[in-house]
Amino acid sequence: MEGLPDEALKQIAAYFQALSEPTRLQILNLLREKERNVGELAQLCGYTSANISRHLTLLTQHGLVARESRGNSAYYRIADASVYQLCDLVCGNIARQHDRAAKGRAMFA
Amino acid sequence: MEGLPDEALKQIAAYFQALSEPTRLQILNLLREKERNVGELAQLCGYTSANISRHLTLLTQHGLVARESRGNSAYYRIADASVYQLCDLVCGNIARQHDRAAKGRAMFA
DNA sequence: GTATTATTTGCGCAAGTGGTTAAATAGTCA
DNA sequence: TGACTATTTAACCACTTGCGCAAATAATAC
Repeated sequence: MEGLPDEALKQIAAYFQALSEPTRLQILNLLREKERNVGELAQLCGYTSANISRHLTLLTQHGLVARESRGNSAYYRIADASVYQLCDLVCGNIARQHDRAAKGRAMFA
Repeated sequence: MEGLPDEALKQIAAYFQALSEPTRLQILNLLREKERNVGELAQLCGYTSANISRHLTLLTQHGLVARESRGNSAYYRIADASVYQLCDLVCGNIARQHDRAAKGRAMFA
């Protein structure tokens, strides 16, 4: 990530943005178990199919999930499992920050 | 990242959102080399100090950079070097996707 | 004290985002 | 063919976001 041109930064930012939405993370989380169609995901997330469909096309554009049409349903599955690695890293960072915050509060207890 | 509650997903999303902006990535990239104050960063990024200052407070809130006041300047440095690890992972994913896209185009050449 | 410089904050604006409903599209079945 | 179901797309709305300008705040120097 050293001397990256502007265009590269934009692409990286766009990738992170795809992951910066709780609903999309929930979708990825649900797809961890197995592939699912739009209706299932919509019901599990508690949103309309239209909304979930749009999230899915965005995730597809970034290569995070893959679409397969079967019957008159569209099944989506994880296309890039390294997403979970990313999330694990972030979880670790957040946990460390919580620890620091807890230590800070402890000084006044 | 398995059975994460909604609140956790929100926090992870917020963390990704902090990284989902080209200017903020550029700031992190510039801080890789050495700590810098707001004015320097503003000049290097080509934005106003006000704008950069706001980006920096956001990055600070997420524990990505740390602030130190010296003289009448505010110096910022990287607080969590694992950001670069995250970016490297993402770069890899984007590169793979470009490869796939290139392979796809090659089929029609 | 005043003057100067650096940073932060308040405000407004243009653009983007996530959500809905309704219409358009695609596939299955009789 | 037509009826039915699933998915995608269009149109719209409320809300957020990134930016600049200007005012407020903080620290230094005179």
